[in-house]
Amino acid sequence: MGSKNCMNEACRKTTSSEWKKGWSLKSGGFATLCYTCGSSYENSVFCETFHFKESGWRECKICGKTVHCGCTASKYLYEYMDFGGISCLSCAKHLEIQPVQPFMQTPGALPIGPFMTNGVKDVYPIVTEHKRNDDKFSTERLLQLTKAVGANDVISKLEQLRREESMLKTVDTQTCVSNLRQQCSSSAFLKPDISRPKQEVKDAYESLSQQSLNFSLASPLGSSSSVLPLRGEVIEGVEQSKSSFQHGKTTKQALSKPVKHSPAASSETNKGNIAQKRFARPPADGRGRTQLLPRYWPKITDQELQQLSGDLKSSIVPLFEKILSASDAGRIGRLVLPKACAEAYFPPINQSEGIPIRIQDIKGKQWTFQFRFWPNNNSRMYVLEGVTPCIQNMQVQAGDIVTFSRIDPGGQLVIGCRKATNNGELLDSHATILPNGNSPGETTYSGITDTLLPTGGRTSDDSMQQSNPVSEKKLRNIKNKRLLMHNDDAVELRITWEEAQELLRPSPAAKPTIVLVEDLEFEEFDEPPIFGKRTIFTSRLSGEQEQLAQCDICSKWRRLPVHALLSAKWTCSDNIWDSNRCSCSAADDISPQDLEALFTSNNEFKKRRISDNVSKEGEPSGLDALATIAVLGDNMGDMGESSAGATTRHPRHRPGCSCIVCIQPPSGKGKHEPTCKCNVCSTVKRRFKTLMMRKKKRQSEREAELAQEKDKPALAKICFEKEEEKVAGNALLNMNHHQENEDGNRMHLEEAKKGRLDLNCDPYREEDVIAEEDGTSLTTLMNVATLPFDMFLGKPNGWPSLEASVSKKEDNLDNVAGEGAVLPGVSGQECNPEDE
DNA sequence: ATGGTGCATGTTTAC
DNA sequence: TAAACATGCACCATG
Repeated sequence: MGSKNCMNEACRKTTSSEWKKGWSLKSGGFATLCYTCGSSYENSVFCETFHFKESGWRECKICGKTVHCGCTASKYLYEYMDFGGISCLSCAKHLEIQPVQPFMQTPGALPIGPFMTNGVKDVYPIVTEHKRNDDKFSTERLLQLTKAVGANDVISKLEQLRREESMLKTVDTQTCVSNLRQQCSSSAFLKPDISRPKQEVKDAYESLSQQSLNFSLASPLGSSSSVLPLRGEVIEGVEQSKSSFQHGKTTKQALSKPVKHSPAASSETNKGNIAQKRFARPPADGRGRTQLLPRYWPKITDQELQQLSGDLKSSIVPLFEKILSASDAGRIGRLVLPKACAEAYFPPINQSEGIPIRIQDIKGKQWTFQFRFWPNNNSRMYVLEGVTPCIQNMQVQAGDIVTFSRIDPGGQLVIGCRKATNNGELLDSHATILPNGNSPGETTYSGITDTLLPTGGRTSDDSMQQSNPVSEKKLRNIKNKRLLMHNDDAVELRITWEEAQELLRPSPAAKPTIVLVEDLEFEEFDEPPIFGKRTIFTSRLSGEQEQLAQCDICSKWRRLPVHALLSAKWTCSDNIWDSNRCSCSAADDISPQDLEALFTSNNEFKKRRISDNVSKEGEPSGLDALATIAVLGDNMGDMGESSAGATTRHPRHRPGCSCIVCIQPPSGKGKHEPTCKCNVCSTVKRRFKTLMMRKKKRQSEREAELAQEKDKPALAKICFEKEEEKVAGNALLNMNHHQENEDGNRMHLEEAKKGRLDLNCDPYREEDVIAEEDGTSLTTLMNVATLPFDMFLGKPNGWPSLEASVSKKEDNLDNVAGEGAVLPGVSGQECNPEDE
């Protein structure tokens, strides 16, 4: 409507905030009230707009009639009854209000906006958009309005204006109106078209309504899909109207979001007007009904309403509806009621414990819930308790919609439901025709209807997977981050850092430094690694290790050597290891049966791991997961052995621990053979060799330096030794208070080299070292060698240069003989036995 | 250990 | 920015 002047000459207030659209009418329209002077502009059929006064008085703003219940209760103690009656909630006295003459315009009030009138007793289509949308009109919409009004002299001007404007560009209302008024007199614009009969005007609006819908369907960027209500009609697509106005605010916004239009309307269009439109109905009368947010307005179709009324053999008054949140539909059995709805349609309660309330479902079954509230920030939070059986009975879940209606007379509350769909109500721009001819989002009012989906089933999670911004936005309410993180399926999104280790690949831009260790070439990178393609490790019956990778183009699986490192984007053409399988046209390397078995095994493994983690109080599995994956890979050929993935990590170690113990493949069952060439083992071995090489190099350099120092004064030599001791001391401090001396560490390393230390031994604890005298471990060498790997584990962001890191740790390594040297701040926090 | 209850708190939305 | 809302969580009862 835009900011508008009050037609009262004595007022003429223009600030839109001074206007209140607070008087919702039974007919579905609203009366607008100027808060400054009190003038009302309404489209009421019956007079039922009452102005509250203190002390229980109500005053009809139209007829001026005042009523009083006889008590001195506050203004909030009234409840609207149907058709003009009110009852005092305090004394229950029922007062009848006689309606004034229908079609009687408020005395002294003038219509607002581009109305069409047909004399005093005619209809007044009013603009009911939300305040925030008031200040923008598109030229297109103004044109439609004008066409509906039949102001032909304005239409041509508007069309010209529209041509002049860029397509779909929106203009400020005042600018537009100003333009219009420059081109034609405002009196002409508002001039009643007496020549057109009322029915014709109504038809024009209905036609406009359809045109608007078609327009929005045809033009995804269309800015006009609003439908202005006729008096006595329900307001169609309030949200839609709202949305279109929001879109109309800026082109950018319109571009970024698909235009929202009624899904039912879409379905209707698609189905040739078979289905009813699903639109938001203004709330039924009740306390505070004018405060109900449109999202709670019932969106039942006339057809559904008829059917429901027929089934229940009663007159049904839709009250409100709500999209079930996760907690609403959860096992806790508490359904949070919108505050305004609870206060409008449920009995008033003064005590927090509330009252039992009987609600029947659409099949007539009676349910008893506890209607109560919790104090919340000086307010109330209303809940229905004990809804779980009912929710389950209706087979609804988070994302679905529960509806509340009322049977009149009697006031019996009725609970119903409507299923959310993949592409239904929440997915306006992708409305589909369902096999049963129902529109998406059928309300289960009849007790027999339900949403039929081509896939035969759906969950709200399915809805989540729709990449539709509208549905995503709506579903944000019910699927927030917390819920996602606890969703089993979403666990797949929670790629843990240890899983990520599988994916580490050298940066393509990074040039490795080739070093030779025992005649073997090793690559060292200055750049941090990148993530590569995820693969599955398995072994053939022959025992040969291999990995499976899926082509990003054809999705076929290819067998690759176990050492193959793939970039994140990998296709068959990158299969340099098999010339017969380097094309997408080549057949799958693995049969569907084998693949299924593989995935089954892999999923079971994941489930076990998740379960294992949960059972350990959410404890991340550390690199043992990586090792376990490798173990699993080893056993993939033998499904019966896949359970070897379970580890026996030392209980001392904390969640996230990446210490020398925790990162190891398990000892005992499932441990890797010395000849194992799996990813983990090969990486660990490589790292170890690199370290040993560097250590030897450093040692020889120092020996050389010492040799040079021989000839220097003894004092200098002492100073050097002192300095070296200091470095060693610092290194030990960095080992998280581990107090092993240098000799001890060296000894430990020697033991490790001999393969005599158990993985579950903390090399820094004397008792463990002693206890492990008899222990054997084939992977002790790996233990020693995992230092640089730890750097990645502990530093997911801003990884240090590996080269630099190795150098930085060099002194430490020298002093502690490379044992379990871990980054300060990583192991120190996560695995400090002394903290326990 | 498990589940229910009531409140607190973080997030979203309307104004 | 405040209200509304969704949900986490401490506390308690029960088995």
